[in-house]
Amino acid sequence: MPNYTERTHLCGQLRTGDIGARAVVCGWVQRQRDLGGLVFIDLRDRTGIVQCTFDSENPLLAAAGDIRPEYVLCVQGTVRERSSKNPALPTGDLEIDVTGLDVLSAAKTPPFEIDDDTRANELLRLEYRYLDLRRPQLQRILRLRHEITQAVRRFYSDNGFYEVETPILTKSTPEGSRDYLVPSRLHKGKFYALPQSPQQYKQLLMVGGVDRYFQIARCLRDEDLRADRQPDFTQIDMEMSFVGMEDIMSINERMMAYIYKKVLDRDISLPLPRMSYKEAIDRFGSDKPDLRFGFELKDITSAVKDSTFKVFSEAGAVGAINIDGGAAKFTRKELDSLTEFAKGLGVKGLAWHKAESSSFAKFLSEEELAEVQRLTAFAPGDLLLVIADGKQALVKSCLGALRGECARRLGLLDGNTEAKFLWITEFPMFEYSAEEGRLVAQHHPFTCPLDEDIPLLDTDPERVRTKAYDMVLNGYELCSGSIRIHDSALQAKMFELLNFEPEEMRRRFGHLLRAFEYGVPPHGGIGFGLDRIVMLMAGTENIRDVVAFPKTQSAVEVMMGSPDTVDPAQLAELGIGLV
RNA sequence: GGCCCCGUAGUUCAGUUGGUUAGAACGCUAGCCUGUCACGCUAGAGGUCGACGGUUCGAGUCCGUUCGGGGUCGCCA
Repeated sequence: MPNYTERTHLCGQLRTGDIGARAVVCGWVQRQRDLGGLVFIDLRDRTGIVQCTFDSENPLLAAAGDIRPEYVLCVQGTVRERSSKNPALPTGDLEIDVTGLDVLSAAKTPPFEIDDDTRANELLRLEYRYLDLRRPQLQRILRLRHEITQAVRRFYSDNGFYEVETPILTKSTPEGSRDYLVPSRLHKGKFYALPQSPQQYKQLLMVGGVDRYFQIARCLRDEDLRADRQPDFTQIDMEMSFVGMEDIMSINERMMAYIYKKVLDRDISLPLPRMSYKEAIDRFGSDKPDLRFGFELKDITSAVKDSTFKVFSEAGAVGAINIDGGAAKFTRKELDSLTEFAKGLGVKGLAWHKAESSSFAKFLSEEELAEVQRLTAFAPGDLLLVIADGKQALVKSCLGALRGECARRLGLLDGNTEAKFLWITEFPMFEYSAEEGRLVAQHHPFTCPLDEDIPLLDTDPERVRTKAYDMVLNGYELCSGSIRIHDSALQAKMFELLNFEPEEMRRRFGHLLRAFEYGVPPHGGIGFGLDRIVMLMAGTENIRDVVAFPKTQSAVEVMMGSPDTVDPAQLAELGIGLV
């Protein structure tokens, strides 16, 4: 029998209580220190590091001298107390006095050092992801992710939900993101689509009487990437029948509190605060506000509408945020940089005001300036940032982005582990798409309108609000859900308002509409972005840190090298020719 | 598709106004070393300055194009 099958301990878990015990440990060489007549090897596995020592009279001393970093070893020996301890290590009071050494696998010198202090470029680490994964930080995150998914499964299961898998090969649907397509060999010229989400299947499960469903579901969207967006990502997806908004919000905020308690041992107080979409936009310029800091938006249009300063008076919408206490931090140079930041968001410029200097005070009357300062609760030491534009929505979104940027530059977010959860509710049903020249669903076309707004469908559809809800944490949208329409007349009206051709509608959604004709329970659900949850719980700002094998911003997986060309024979078999 | 930032030994970086043979640290190789833990000491190897083109007597440095990476807007129901 090989020694490694008789492993007795994990490297990082040895403690002084194990002193005197025989130990067989396996792992990778973190570092080898050859002092001549004495050799130390730090052996690492996923639990940590233990020092293995070869004394001067040890017959294995010469062999130990040949060991290089990242060799895979099986070390046998006796746990003993160290003569000089290392308080920086959990195993620092002990070492293994080695009596047996097997090199299970030699290793080339890695292209970068396997260490959390590594400053190696991320692209290089992605090419050798299997080496990067050996780092304690990524090991910790993979474990955290595992614990979160286990807690999610436990929670829903305990609450009567069935875990059901839905197909990966499915059908392309319009509205929504670009699909990844998969050609069919058996049906040449036809394509499957990979699911953007299990949305329609989970609604069909409700028609199928499943009542309560959840799934840790892979979702795929062929869209551009971001720091918090991968083309394939994981959603905690759930749906339930015979419930209203309150039921779904309640069970899901309890789920979130459960995993925070279970995984991080942190208490989230329930119920979570709520805010309407309109209030979030008006006060924070975002439908996913970060409530860890203030700097709320103030509308100062009325204060400057009669001003001789045309930039303000002719803009149509003028808004401000008060960065309280920010005057000193934001020097002229910083303000120029903030102006560039704002221009990047589509506005023409950024006006600012401090007690001691101002980009616009000289253009306003004393009364106008006083009114601006009153509306923004301005005090000496504060910094006002002002945006004027013809588009009210742009003024708000730009100020919303600025308040986040200022908080970041002021260091308000550094090491800030506060968890500011809230629900955003009362989303508008439609928004006008200038590009398409028609109304489009803001959420998706199955979202149920608020009962009191249904009459507005005929008169003023843009004012219709929905039974949709997003959970937001520290500026990130964690989930999005809604009560679905279960009335076929209402659903037909919705498609009509969205200007769907009846024929196209039948072709794309016919299966769902037909199912709904055979008895559909009132139902609703939600989908959480698992990757974002792990990101936030792990305290990182990059989704690539929480995915085992992530893709770069151009959607390339550099280790395997996907996407890649395929054999012409494979294409021929699929009946596909490349243009 | 737009905008911004980055690209120099294996790795992380420095490189002055465009000027001699492109440097440092870590890593690597060899030798020495009995309590290290970022071990130490000595010596050594290691470069298509992302690529292509241009300006110039001369380009890592200036200009253009392009490739790759990152951030962001559009996009992501």
